[in-house]
Amino acid sequence: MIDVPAPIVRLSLHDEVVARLRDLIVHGSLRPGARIGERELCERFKISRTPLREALKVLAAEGLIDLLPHRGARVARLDRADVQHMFEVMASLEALAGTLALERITPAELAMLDELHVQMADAYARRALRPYFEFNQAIHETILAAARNPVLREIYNGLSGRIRRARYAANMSEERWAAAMREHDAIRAALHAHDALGLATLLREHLEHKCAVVLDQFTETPVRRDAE
Amino acid sequence: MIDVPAPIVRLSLHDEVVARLRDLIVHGSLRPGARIGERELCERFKISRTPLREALKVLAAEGLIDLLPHRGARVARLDRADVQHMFEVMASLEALAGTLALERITPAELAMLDELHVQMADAYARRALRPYFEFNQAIHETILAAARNPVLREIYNGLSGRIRRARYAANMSEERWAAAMREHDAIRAALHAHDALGLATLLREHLEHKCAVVLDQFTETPVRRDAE
DNA sequence: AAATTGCATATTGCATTCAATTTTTTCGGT
DNA sequence: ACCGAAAAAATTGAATGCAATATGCAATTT
Repeated sequence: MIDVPAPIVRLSLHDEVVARLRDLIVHGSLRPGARIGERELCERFKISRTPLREALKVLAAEGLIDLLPHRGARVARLDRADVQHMFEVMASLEALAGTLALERITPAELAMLDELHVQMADAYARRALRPYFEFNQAIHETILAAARNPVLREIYNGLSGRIRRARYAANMSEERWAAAMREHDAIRAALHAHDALGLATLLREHLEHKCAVVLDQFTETPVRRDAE
Repeated sequence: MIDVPAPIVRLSLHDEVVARLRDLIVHGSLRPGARIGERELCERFKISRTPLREALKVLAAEGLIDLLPHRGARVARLDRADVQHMFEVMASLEALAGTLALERITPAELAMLDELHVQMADAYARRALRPYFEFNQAIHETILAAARNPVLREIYNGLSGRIRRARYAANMSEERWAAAMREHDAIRAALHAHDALGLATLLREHLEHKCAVVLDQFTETPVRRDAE
């Protein structure tokens, strides 16, 4: 007994399918409103209909697809109202995460946040959008982890996936990008200053601005009977 | 075309099963940690395994049951930490609902809230616990509806189900009950006064107190290998 | 006597099959 | 040629069957 029992990870087929399908939807490969034919996907994944159908039920519960009785599944549409609603909730979750993190964060995590912030600033200086987004997300995830609330984490991640679908094409303007950097500076400052109220407000406003950016670039999904 | 197309309620078997199972779990008929045998439930519901299994996947995604590979399903356990985590998130969601409702509520809805409040006060005067709880819930649901945010509603309801499981046995003390009534008065006042900050704070604190009550009466689920 | 191994049983995971509903196609009428 | 009805085809919903895995029991060994 030298080490931990050995983490034999056993992948059940339907879990795998859920993950794959979720990626396809979140990344936009399956476009909003697109019909999801069971036969087609079964062939694509080389599986039978049973695990696929189980996966569809799960994704429907997550709100990523709509299940119409006897008419199959469609990728859930997103309109401007949906985006606003999701961001409204997301802003509250972020604020909560920040407030909780402030009480529970460790010095090590705080240092990690500073480090990530530096790297994000570097990415910004190089105008490297992709790395910027990744450090940005890492920062939010670190705060979320510091909140020490699995329920919050679970709900946050679920909503995060749904939102990412809308903001994938989000290309920020130069000034908005600069503003976002300033906001992140302020967030970091509030964390160090242990300013709960300020932090919550900053996170909320930060999300509101993000929402505005997304809505700005948001092109309404054309309502075709069969978008594929 | 006199009316809406006709509200054909089409009950797919697995949706029905999801609802039934969720009730069983939320109401405590299926106790935390209890093993859920596919065969047993198939016989109880008189259905085959396919729709049941689809239902189990959905409930697992909702966090009501745990799915162990090749070992079947168990009703998710609840410990004190889980309850605290759920209430932390719930408090934020309530606060958000209140804030949004303040901006969007109609006079009719406000009147409805007053009416519900009167009825709840009456139930309190009669010390009728069950009606009290029902009016209480109706009030929270009305506020939620006034928030006009389907995403919030969806997430709120999901978490609400999980929480109800823990607080079903919640029998309040006389003084706590009186305090709850005072809090509801204050909430109503803040609504009428259009006091956003106060309302959010009150709702948050109200939920925190509820959490304390639940935790007070909470008996840790005994960790038996096979509960039931 | 306790522990471990091997076998039998039961249960779960997935594939296939059957039934019900929708969509498409075709045919007849205007 | 166009519209509508009816049949055919396709697709989804549910049930059953088969293979893989876990659990329980007994026999053997130490």
